[in-house]
Amino acid sequence: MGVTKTEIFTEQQNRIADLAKAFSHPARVAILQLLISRKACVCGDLVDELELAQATVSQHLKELKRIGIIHGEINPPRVCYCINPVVWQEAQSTFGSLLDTFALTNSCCN
Amino acid sequence: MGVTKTEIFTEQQNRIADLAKAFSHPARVAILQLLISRKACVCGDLVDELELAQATVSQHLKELKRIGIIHGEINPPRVCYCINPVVWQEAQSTFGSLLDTFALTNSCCN
DNA sequence: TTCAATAATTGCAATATTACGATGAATATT
DNA sequence: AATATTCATCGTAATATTGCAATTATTGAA
Repeated sequence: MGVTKTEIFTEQQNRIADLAKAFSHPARVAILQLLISRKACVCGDLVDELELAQATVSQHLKELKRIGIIHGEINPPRVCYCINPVVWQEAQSTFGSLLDTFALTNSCCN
Repeated sequence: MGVTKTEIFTEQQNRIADLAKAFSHPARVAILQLLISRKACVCGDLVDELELAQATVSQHLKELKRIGIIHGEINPPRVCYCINPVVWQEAQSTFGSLLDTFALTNSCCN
C-alpha cells in the first residue's frame, strides 16, 4: 500500500524510525554536515554547496524541520538553519542505547 | 523523479544513508530488536510477533540483508536470522562519530 | 515419490519520496 | 512604488516503498 502501519508499532519504534529518516538520504546527511561544520547555514549557501535545485533543498530542510533536528531562524531575506541541540541529543541517546543493546557476545541461534 | 542522485554525494554520505535505512522503518526497528532480544530469529516467529504478512516481513528482511546488518542461516526448512556483528559495529562507529561531530557548544550563526 | 512446512518471489495496488520548474510571499534596496 | 533577493510552496513527473495474496522454490518427512 505504500503506507506504513504506524499503529502496530510502539511510540519508541516510530520515533526511532523518524529520527533515522533524518539520516536516510545522502542530501540530508550532507545538509546536516554542512550545518555542523558551519560552512553554510543559509538555504542559498546550501544550494550552492549541493548540486540540487533550490526547491529540492528546501524540501529536505522541511523534512528535517518536521523531525525537529533543525530549526530555521528568519534573518530577512535569508533563513539561517541550525541544529536543534535538544533533538540532536535525543538522537545521540536514542541511537546510542539502541546500538548498545546488541552485545557482541551475542551469538546467533544455531 | 523519485530517484536519489547518488553520484553527487560522497561514498560516506551514501553509506550513512544506507545504514540509516535499516532503522528508518518501525518494522525494521522491531525486527532488529527481536533479533537482539532473541525472542525470535526465525522468519515465521517474526511474522507471529509482528502484525504483518509473511511477504512483508520477508521483504524487510531482504532490505536488512542488502544493507548487510543481518544475515540468514538456512536451517531447513527454517531460516535463522542474526545480527551481523561487523556491520552492527560499523553502524555504531558511523553514527557515533557522526553524532559526535556536533558539539553542544556550537551556537547558531546569528 | 508425495506431502507438509517454511520462506522467497511475483504481481499488483496504493501511497511516499525525490526532484525540479514555476510561482508566490516576504522583505530589503533603490 | 518598483525592483531584486531569498526562500517556501505548488504542480507535475518519475521512481521507490509498503503491504498483501498468490505462487513458487526448497527441503525434510512420510
